[in-house]
Amino acid sequence: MVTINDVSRRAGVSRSTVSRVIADNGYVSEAKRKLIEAAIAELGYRPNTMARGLRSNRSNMIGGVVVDVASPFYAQMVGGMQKAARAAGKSVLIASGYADQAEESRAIIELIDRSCDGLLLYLENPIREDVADIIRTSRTPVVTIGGDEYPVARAAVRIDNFTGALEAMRLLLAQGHRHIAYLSGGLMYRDTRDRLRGIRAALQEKGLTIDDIYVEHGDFEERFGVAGTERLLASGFPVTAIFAGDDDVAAGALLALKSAGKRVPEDISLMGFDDNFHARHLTPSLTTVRQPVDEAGRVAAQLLIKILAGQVPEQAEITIEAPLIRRDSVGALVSPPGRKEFAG
Amino acid sequence: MVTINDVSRRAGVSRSTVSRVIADNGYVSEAKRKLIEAAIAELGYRPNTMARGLRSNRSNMIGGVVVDVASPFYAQMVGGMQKAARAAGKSVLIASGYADQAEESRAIIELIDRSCDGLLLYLENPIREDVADIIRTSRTPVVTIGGDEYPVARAAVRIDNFTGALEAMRLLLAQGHRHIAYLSGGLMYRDTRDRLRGIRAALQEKGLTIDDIYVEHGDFEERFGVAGTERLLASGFPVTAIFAGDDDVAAGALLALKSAGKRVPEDISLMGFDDNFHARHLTPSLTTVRQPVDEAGRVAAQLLIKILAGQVPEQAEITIEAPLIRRDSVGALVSPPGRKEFAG
DNA sequence: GTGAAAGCGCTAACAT
DNA sequence: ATGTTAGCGCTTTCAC
Repeated sequence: MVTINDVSRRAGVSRSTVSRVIADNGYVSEAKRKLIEAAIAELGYRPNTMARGLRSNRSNMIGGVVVDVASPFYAQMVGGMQKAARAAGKSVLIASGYADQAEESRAIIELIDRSCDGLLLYLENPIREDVADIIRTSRTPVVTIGGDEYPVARAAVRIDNFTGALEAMRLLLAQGHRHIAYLSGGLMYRDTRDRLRGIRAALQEKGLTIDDIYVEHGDFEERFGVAGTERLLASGFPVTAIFAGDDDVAAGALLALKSAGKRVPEDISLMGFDDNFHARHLTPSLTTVRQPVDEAGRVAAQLLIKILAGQVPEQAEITIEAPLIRRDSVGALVSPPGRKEFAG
Repeated sequence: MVTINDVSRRAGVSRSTVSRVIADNGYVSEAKRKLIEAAIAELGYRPNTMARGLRSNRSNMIGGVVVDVASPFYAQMVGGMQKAARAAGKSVLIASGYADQAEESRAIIELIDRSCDGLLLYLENPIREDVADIIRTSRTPVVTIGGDEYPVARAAVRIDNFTGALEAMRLLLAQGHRHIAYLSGGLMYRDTRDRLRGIRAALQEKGLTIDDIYVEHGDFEERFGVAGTERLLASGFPVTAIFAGDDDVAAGALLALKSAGKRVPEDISLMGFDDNFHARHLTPSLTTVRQPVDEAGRVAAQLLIKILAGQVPEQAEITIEAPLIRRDSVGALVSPPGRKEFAG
């Protein structure tokens, strides 16, 4: 292994000078710099990150916690983080928190112990107090994505779930739907609560309340879409539009609707959330709300990088729009002849 | 920051003894172990990974290179790696190679420089000779996934693209299709070449050759599926079945077929490859070949972990089956009355 | 502008 | 079974 000593000998200078050239700080004469750079190239020297990190207490590594890298949603987010990090010459170390507080705590501590310079956190649970202490003690800057106001965060990036759900619900209402079912995610998620606020706001504009629609809480899984829709159809509620918790749930709902012989959107309209890859490929293509997750990851990483560089971001809270994507699964309500529209 | 010195003082022993307890090697009396563990707990001591890594030249970190973490396909693979790594108390540092040799080289070098104990490589290009040298010099064990025989690899995991494509093609042929189009990936990919071999083998069983079918090479993108299918339909080739390079290409092909007014599978059958999430949700649901990528990632990581533990895996080459998943997009060829089946 | 010296926190020979 | 010792490769005062 070639070390800084080899380079300094080869170039006929001290290690300190070589170090200055590598870190590109401090004064070095042009002549010596050339000499050193030549020696580095000839020897193929690459600094030892461990030694460097031990001494300087910096790793050039950013830590990221997401729910699960294996899921397309978070994978995109990680992709955004990586892009921004790489542009700044940093790497991203990813740990999955699996929406479990103990796992999330473990993930955070692991990243700190690996000397990550800063943390990007997408959590599903509040930060445990002992973990918050570790973050504070290590003075690791944290940027949260989509999270509640963690006391430890220096900045936060959010996707505007409220407005996204508001617009989605407005569309359903504008299309004449009044018997709407919301197959919601769990209330423990901030996203769910934000979306419910948006739904309520849209309902209020029409003089309605949340009690005027059908709401069931489940998880963000396709099978909940199937089961929830089956229960909904069995309930007797004269549903004309289903708002699914996300596109996976919508895919499940669509499956259940088809096997029940319901046409979408002629009999029942369907709204998703996320705009996954498959949203465009469902038949009919899914009207949904796009969550620009990769952008969220990128913006969060950029914020963190700024903070790491000692700058104070002019905006510590950034909200990213979640635009409504109109496709074919939502249609206008047409009263079939003889049907009593507002009965039931 | 609490160091090993603090622990040793608190427990009234030397640093070495503390170190032995942490690493769980060497002899330590039960009494002192208890004392030391108590001190560790009281002080909340967590070893400094940098110092540890510098000294021991091990990081407990596995490096993984995939084409792009942001894509669902590789995200699943990374998920598999993480699962296996975590079970062994290791972390995974991921770098994307973007199917570009320079990027792949950069990724590998970065992971080595970050002192990864071993590497999991899914590459799209041969390893550059200078990079192979770096791998050898650093003596970093490498396990490849889906790769050509890299000279540096200690073990390799592959998905059986040959048999997968063979079975897929057999199905199309068994259903009576003879005018088949293959919207292939590029020949620079090993996967593509393996699949073509499978296709040839299936054709040969029927006394046919690759020249009897329509082949176009493109990339694994939806838009290639659209454009390739449009060209195919315009070509006058009396196609009855399309075998798409992967499910994304199939999704594009389906779009193009629908806008051309073709019914699937009544007019034209469609076969995919990968079994992405959306394969089930296309209409009709896509008959395809499943690539168990998460399993590939997991198995590769397990192999590497074994090698890192000094064991020699009984099998240095593991092939994972790629089973045919029969759904609704492939149907039997029915000669329309008066149609000359084998003309054209 | 450059070099000498000290030491980051830990492990692993070696000695006892 | 435990302690002593000597660094791992690098950065960073501090002199000059």
